[in-house]
Amino acid sequence: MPAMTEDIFQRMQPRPSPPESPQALMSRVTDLAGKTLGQIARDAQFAIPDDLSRHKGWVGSLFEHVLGCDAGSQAIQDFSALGIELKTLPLDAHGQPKESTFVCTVNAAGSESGQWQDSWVRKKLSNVLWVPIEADNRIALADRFVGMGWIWQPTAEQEAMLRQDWEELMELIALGEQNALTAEYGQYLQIRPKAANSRVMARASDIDGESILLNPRGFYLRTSFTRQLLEAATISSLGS
Amino acid sequence: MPAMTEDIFQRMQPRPSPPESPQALMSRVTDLAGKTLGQIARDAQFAIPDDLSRHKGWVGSLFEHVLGCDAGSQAIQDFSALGIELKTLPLDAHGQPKESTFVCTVNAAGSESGQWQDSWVRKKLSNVLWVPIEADNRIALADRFVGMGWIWQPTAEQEAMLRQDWEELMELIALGEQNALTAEYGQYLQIRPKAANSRVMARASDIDGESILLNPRGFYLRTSFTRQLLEAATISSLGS
DNA sequence: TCGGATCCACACCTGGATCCCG
DNA sequence: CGGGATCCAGGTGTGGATCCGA
Repeated sequence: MPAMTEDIFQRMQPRPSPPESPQALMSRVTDLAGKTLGQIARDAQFAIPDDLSRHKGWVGSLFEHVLGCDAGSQAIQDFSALGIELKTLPLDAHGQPKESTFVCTVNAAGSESGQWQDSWVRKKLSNVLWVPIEADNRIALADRFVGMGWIWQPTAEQEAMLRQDWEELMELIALGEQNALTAEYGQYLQIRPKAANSRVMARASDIDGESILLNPRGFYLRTSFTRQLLEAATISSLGS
Repeated sequence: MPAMTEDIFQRMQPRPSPPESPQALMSRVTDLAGKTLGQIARDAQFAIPDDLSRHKGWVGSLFEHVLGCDAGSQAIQDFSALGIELKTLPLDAHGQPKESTFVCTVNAAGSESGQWQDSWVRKKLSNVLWVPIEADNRIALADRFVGMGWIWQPTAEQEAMLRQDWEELMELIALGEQNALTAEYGQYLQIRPKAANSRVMARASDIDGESILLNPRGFYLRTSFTRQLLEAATISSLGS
C-alpha cells in the first residue's frame, strides 16, 4: 500500500470533537456496533490496508479517529476530558480474546514510586472503553464485524489481582533481575518486549545502580484476564 | 519542491566511504573547489532546491554527503575516525562571511561541568574543516562557486578568546540570568535561539533550581571570528 | 546590521497493536 | 500456545543552517 499516508491526509474526514460525556461516547459506540470495519473506514474516508501484518495498530487508530480521541501523543487517557482509555479487543473465531492487550511501557529505570496506587498501569486501567472486534484472519479485514463496546472499571477483586501481579513484577525489577524477568511471570499481567525490533535498546539500571542496556518492554494483560471481562460484560448485557 | 525527499532517495548516489586520513579528505575538498553547487549536486544526483529559504541546511547536507561524513545523528564529529567537524562558510558578495556559524546547542539544564576543557563547544571547535561557499542571494543557488576548504585548529590566542566568552556566558547561565542572556553577550561566541520556532520550549532550571521553560538556544560564532579564520587561511595559502 | 525567528531532513520515541516460530 | 519479535504512524528532538524586520 504505497503512499497510504498521503491518501489519508488528503481524503480523510476531519476527526470528530471529543465526546462531552460518557453517555455521548457510548452513543457513538452503539452506532458502530454491528458495522464492519470496511463500512466504518469508508464512512470516515479512512484508507484501509489489505491486512494488518504491516499495519498492526490500524484498527486502534481507526477507532481513535471515529470516536474523537484527543490525547495525541500525550501520556494521558485517550479521552482526556472523561478520563477514559480506549482499547480494541480482537476476538478469535470462537468469540474469545485472541491477543494479549498492551497496557503501557515498563519504566526500567526504576523511577516508579513502587506504589501500586501511583502506578501507570493502575491509571491506564482505571477506566477503559473496550471495543470487541472480529479478528479471525480468515475474514477479510474490511468484512470484520464490530461488537458492542462497554466501559469497564476494575472490581475490587480484579484490582487486587492486577496489583498482586504488578507488585511481583516490580519487585523482580527492583531486585535487578531484569534479564530473568520473562513473560512467564504474572497470572494476569505480564511483561513482554515492546519495540520496533529486538535490536532496539533502552538504558536501565541493575541492582548495583550500574547502567545496562535492555530491550524496551511493556505491561500486557493476558487473554485469560480480558476473557473474564468480556464474559462479565456479556452476562450483564443479557440481564438488561 | 514537493516530493523532493522521495527524489533524493530514488536517485541519489550512494554516499562515499569516510576518508581514511586528513590527506584523503583534503584531496576530496580540492576536487570540489572551483566547482559550482549545481555541478556537485548533479554529479551526486542530489536534488537541488530553487533557493535556501525552505531548505536552510541543504548546502551542509550536500557536503556531508559528497565528503562521506559518517556521524549520522550521533553527538560526535562529522568525520568520526578523523575527529574532524565539517562547517560550510557562506560568503557575501565581498567574499566575507555572511552569517554566524552554529556550533552546538546550549544545555540549559546547567549540566555541563563548568570547565572549558570539557565543554561541547571546545570539542566541536578543536578540529574543523571549513568550506567557503558563495552565498550572495543574487546568484542562483546552482551557480554559486565553492572555494578551497581548509582544516583549522584554534591557535592558543583564538582558544583563549573563545574560552573567555564561553566562561562569561556560562556564568550568566549559572546565575540563572537565562532570560537576560541575549545575543549581545560574547565578543566572538554568542548565544541565540535555536529551534523550529519561538513557540518551541525546553526545560531549564533557574538559580533556585526551579524548573522553567525557555526557548532552546545554541552557541554561534560571530562573523567577526570566522572572518579572521578566513583571512588567516587566505594568507597562508598565498605563502605556499 | 544583527538579534531573534524560522525551515527542512532524518533519527528516535511512543502509542496503536499483531505476527510467528518452536 | 504463548513468549519473544516485530510493524506503522505521528510527534519530538537534533543537526544542517539562513531568513528577515526594526
